[in-house]
Amino acid sequence: MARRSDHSREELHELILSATRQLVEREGFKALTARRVAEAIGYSPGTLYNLFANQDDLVVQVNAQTLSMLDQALAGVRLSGKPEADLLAQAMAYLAFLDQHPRLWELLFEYRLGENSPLPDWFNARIQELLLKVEAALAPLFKPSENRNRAEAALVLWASLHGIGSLASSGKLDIVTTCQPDRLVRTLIVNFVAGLNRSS
Amino acid sequence: MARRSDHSREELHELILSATRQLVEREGFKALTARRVAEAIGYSPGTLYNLFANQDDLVVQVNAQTLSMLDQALAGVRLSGKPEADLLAQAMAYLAFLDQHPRLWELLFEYRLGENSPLPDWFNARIQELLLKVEAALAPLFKPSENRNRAEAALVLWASLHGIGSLASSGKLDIVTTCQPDRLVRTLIVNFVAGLNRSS
DNA sequence: ACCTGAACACCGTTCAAGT
DNA sequence: ACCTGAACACCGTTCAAGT
Repeated sequence: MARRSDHSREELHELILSATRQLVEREGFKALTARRVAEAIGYSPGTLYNLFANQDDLVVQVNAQTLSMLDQALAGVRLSGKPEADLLAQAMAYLAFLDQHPRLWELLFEYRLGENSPLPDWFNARIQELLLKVEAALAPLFKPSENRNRAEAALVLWASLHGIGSLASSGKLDIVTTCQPDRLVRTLIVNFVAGLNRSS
Repeated sequence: MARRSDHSREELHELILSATRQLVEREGFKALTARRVAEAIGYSPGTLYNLFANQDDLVVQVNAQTLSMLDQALAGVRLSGKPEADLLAQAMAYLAFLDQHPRLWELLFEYRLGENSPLPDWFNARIQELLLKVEAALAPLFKPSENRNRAEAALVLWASLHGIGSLASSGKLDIVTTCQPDRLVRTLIVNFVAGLNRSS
């Protein structure tokens, strides 16, 4: 009916993103709905489609912000040069983030995009940046010529950490209530690093 | 309108389960819909609700069958008593299963049940059975008194394997196309087992 | 007793029509 | 130019009414 222009295009963009983030943080991504986001900001559902291609696009853009938050959490870990200690510190920062923002973590890693919404390239690039931080912690264990192996080790740790987080957050690991994720992560890192040490 | 009784209650139950499985295997769980399952078997949507509490219940029962298939795949691995070789064989069986039934694996581990559909106890018990197989392969590395540590190590491996599978299947690991899941799993197991060896 | 199919309360997304 | 809101084509789930 109207041009309201209560907000500039940029303001509206940010308004939608933050309403989406709040909705997900409060109720999980199953409650995420274009209509509910529109209601939260006082616009009609159609308005979202002026600024975002579709719901997947909206999710990806929220996830980009979450990725930045996770990156900052890891950037807060100062490396000592002792791989085991540094990797443990990074892993604990990761788990702390998961604990503080479980719903955003789920939106980032468990929300399935549709077939027609492949992850944009910059998204993979951002994950690569995170992996570089893990590689930096691993560096003392590898000769410079072994950067291939170092990258592989970082990927293994990243994926394993992801698996522990994923099973814990989906409740599919509650069988063993005695095992805190922290303990599992410690067991993983201590033994994996020891294995790497042996071969060098 | 009618009692058709084209099928007994048991037949209908199985009919619905297998139609669901086929739909998921062909199109992934995003295409799973009560109406499409009903259409596939030639009944009305309401009929599903005579046999299943809701869609989550249907999914859980399909997942139970998938869990059995996965269990059989792992049961096919004969243990030699050499932990590294046995764990590698189990992991490869797991990855082969994932490769053969990627959509069923996703339904099992990535489909999110609603808040009101907690995993039934027997489901967790079934996962425990799978973990026991991993523990059996790990057994030579632990004293009998260390069964706690053995269980923890099995859980870590299980979760890590899950993480690699999860990132691979969601396309969030395609960054490193050169790294096959097999390679990552091998790196994980070789180093983790070496680490366990060192401490014993 | 069993199954239907219409109904209810929702979805994502589009787009002609308003200001 | 911008936003609306009705419309389209779907959902899961229920339940009175039929056979």
